[in-house]
Amino acid sequence: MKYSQATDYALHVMFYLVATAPDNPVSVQQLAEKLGVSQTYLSKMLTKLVKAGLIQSMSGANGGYRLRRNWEDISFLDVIHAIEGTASLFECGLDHGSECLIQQVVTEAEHQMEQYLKNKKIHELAGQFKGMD
Amino acid sequence: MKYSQATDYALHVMFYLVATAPDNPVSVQQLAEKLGVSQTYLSKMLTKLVKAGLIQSMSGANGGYRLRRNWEDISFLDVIHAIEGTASLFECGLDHGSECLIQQVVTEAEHQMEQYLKNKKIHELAGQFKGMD
DNA sequence: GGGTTTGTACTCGGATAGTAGGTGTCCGAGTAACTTCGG
DNA sequence: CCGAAGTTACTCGGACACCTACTATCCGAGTACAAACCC
Repeated sequence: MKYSQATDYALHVMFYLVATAPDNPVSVQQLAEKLGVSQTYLSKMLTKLVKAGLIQSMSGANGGYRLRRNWEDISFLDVIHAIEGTASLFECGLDHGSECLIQQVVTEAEHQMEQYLKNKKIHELAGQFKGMD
Repeated sequence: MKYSQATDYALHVMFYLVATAPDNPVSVQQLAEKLGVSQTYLSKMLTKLVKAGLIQSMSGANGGYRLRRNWEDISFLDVIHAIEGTASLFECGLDHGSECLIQQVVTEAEHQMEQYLKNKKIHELAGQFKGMD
């Protein structure tokens, strides 16, 4: 059980955008260069972030990706959900008639973690992130 | 990101042992039948639980798996760690010189969840679990 | 009847295989800004 | 000088390949207990 590397990339991209360029669009090429990742793969995640409404894309020359208006509210959980999906991380596959107690406990534990990630806004920590290297 | 099905099985096995047979060894065959899972696959997880010190195996005739002495202290986290391993669920793969803030936040969130799972003992909930069907 | 052999019911561990999902690449299509060129 | 056509620099999305981990099965080996057997 591990968060995918894609989530790692996505979080760093969001940090970078918030810290250095909240208004200007940045091309995939620049982002990939900063992170040391391939452009083509990174673009997959950016597409997911767009679909989740966290950033917006500007196509054409001088285009790229830019934060949306409400970027100051974006939390860690938002980014993680955008990449990993919102499915519960545990689902009881056995068919004992009643509701599964185990399911309930693990789901509640997951909720604890999500609550923490929901309260951590990218904006709050991005200040210490300038430069990124 | 999801807990493996193996964790699901392992938790149910532990519940079953605690609820119905804290002292007597139970064979893989019986456990697999109760859960509706194949014996051979289930035995893999039982091996992990043994190595983690949660249960013990009694080989030979009338053998099987049995809880260890301190079974009343076993928590959800113990079982999950036995199956999934204890590795952190997030590791920053990028080499920006300084310590990764993102890493710290996600690790702390994970810690929140683990704390919850650590405080939930199998023993406490197993009473409501008799029958299991 | 006591000790040895055989049989049985288990666990243990390695080898193997199918499948799903994460990772990564390639390429064609679409779009917006900029440049060029004809009138 | 102005507008239309072409060029450039981007994003977008699908198709594809690779690799790892999870899921699952099979089988031979080892082990403890019980029954049978031999002297």
